Amino acid sequence: MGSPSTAARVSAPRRHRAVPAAATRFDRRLAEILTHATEVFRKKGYEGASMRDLSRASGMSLAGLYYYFESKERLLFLIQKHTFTTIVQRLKARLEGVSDPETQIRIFILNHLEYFLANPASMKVLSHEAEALKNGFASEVAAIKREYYRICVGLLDDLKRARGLQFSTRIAVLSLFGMMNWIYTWHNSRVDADAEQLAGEMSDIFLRGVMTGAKGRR
Amino acid sequence: MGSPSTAARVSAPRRHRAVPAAATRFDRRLAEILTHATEVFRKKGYEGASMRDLSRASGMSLAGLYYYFESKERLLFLIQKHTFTTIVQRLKARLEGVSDPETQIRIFILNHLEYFLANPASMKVLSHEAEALKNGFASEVAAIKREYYRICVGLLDDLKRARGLQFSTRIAVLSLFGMMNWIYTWHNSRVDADAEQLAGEMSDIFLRGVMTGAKGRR
DNA sequence: ACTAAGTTCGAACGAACGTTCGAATCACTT
DNA sequence: AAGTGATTCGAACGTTCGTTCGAACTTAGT
Repeated sequence: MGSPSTAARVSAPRRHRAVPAAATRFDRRLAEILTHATEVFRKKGYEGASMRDLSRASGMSLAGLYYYFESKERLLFLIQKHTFTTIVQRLKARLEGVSDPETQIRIFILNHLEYFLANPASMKVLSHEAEALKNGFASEVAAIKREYYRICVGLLDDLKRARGLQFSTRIAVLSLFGMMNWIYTWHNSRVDADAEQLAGEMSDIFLRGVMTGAKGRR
Repeated sequence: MGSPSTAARVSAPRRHRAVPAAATRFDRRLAEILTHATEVFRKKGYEGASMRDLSRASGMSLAGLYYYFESKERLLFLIQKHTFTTIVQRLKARLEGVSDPETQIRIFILNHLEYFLANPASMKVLSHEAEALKNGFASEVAAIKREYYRICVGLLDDLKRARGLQFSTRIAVLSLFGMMNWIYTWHNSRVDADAEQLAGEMSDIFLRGVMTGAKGRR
C-alpha cells in the first residue's frame, strides 16, 4: 500500500529522495495504518467503525492518526483508490499480448478472483462501501470503476463480434460482476476452493452461458 | 407489511378481533413506519441512518417511534424478516405443481427479480445490511436465508440428476445469488428492462452455463 | 359526559462520535 | 550537545447518537 504520499496536514513532510528505494518512513507507517483500518472496516463497516476503533487496531493514539490523514472519509478513499488502482493495473499487465477474446475474459475473471481472495478485506471494503464516499472522493473512485467496467465491456464486445453472438453486453457484464463480487458474502477459505479453481468454474458458467445458443441473425 | 403484531412496550396493546379484516390501527401505523424506514435505510445505510432521520421521514416524533418498536435494531429486523418471509412464501406458491427442474429454476429467478424490482428498497436493505443484526435477530433472519438457499440447492440438484450434469452446486447457487442480488448496485428503471426480461436473460446465462458441456461420467 | 386505554410528544439523559490543539517526545544532522 | 523538524499523544471541543420519561392528547366504549 501507500500511494506516492500526499501532504498530510498543514506543513507537509518533504519527500526527499525522488526515485530510489521506494517508501519513506511516513509512507510505510501510513500503509500499516491503512492495512489495520481495512480490517476494521471489513468487520464493522465504514459507518460502524469509529476512529477509536481504528486507533486501537493500529496501536496509535486517536490524535496521532490525524497526522497521516485529514479525515475518516479520506482514509476510506485511500483504501479504495489503492485497491482499485492495483487490480486494474495488474489486469492490464496480464492482458498484454493476449488477443483471443475468450482467453482474455478468463484472465479478467482470474485476475479479479485472485486479488479478491488474496485481499479479502480490501475487496470487501471496495465492494460493500461503494456508496460511503461523497463528492470528490466518490467521483475519483467512480472514474476507476468506470474504466474497469469499460474494459470488461470491451472484452465482451470483442467476443460477440468474433463469434457472432447476440446478447445484452450490459446485463452480461453486470451479472459477471455480481457473481464475482458477491463472493465476499460467502467465501470461506477453509471450505471453498482456491482462486484458480473458482475462477475456472465461474468462467465456465459465464462463458458457456453467454456463448451457447443465440447466434446473431447476420 | 406488518407481521401479526408483537407487544411494543411495557403494556402491550391487546389485539382484539382475532381473525377478521386483518390489520389493527397499531399494525397499520407500524407498517407505514417500516416503509419509510426502509427508504431511509436504503439511502443512508443502517448505521448511517439516525433515529432522527427516521422520525423526520415518517412524520412522527422521535419518542413516538419507540411506541412501535423497542430499538433501531429491532426495526431493521422487522424489515428484513418481513421481506424475506414474503419472498420465500411467494416462491413456494409459484413452485407448487411445477415439476420440471429447468422450469422451476426459471421460476425461482423470476420470483426473485420481480420482487427485487418491485421492492428495491426492501431488497437492498435485505442484501446490503445482512451483517448489521446481532445475536437473536441475526440468527432468525439467517434461518430464513438458509431455507431459501436450500430450496435453490434442491432445485439445482434435481436438475443435475435429471440431466446427468456435473458441477459444484454450491458455487452455482452462490454465483446465481450474486448475479441476482448485485442488481441493487446498478439497476436503473429508466434504462434497464423489466423483471420478466431481466429474469429471462439471467436465466439464459445461468442455465446454459450450467447445462452445457460437462456431463457426468456415469 | 365520563372513563380508560391507546397514542403522541417535548425535553432531557449519558454515551459516543469525528476532529482539534498545544505540548511532549523522537530521530537526525551538525 | 544542541538544535530542528517529524512524529505522537492526553485532553478536550462541540455535536450527534439511541433511548427514556412523564405529561398530554386522542379514540372508542358506555
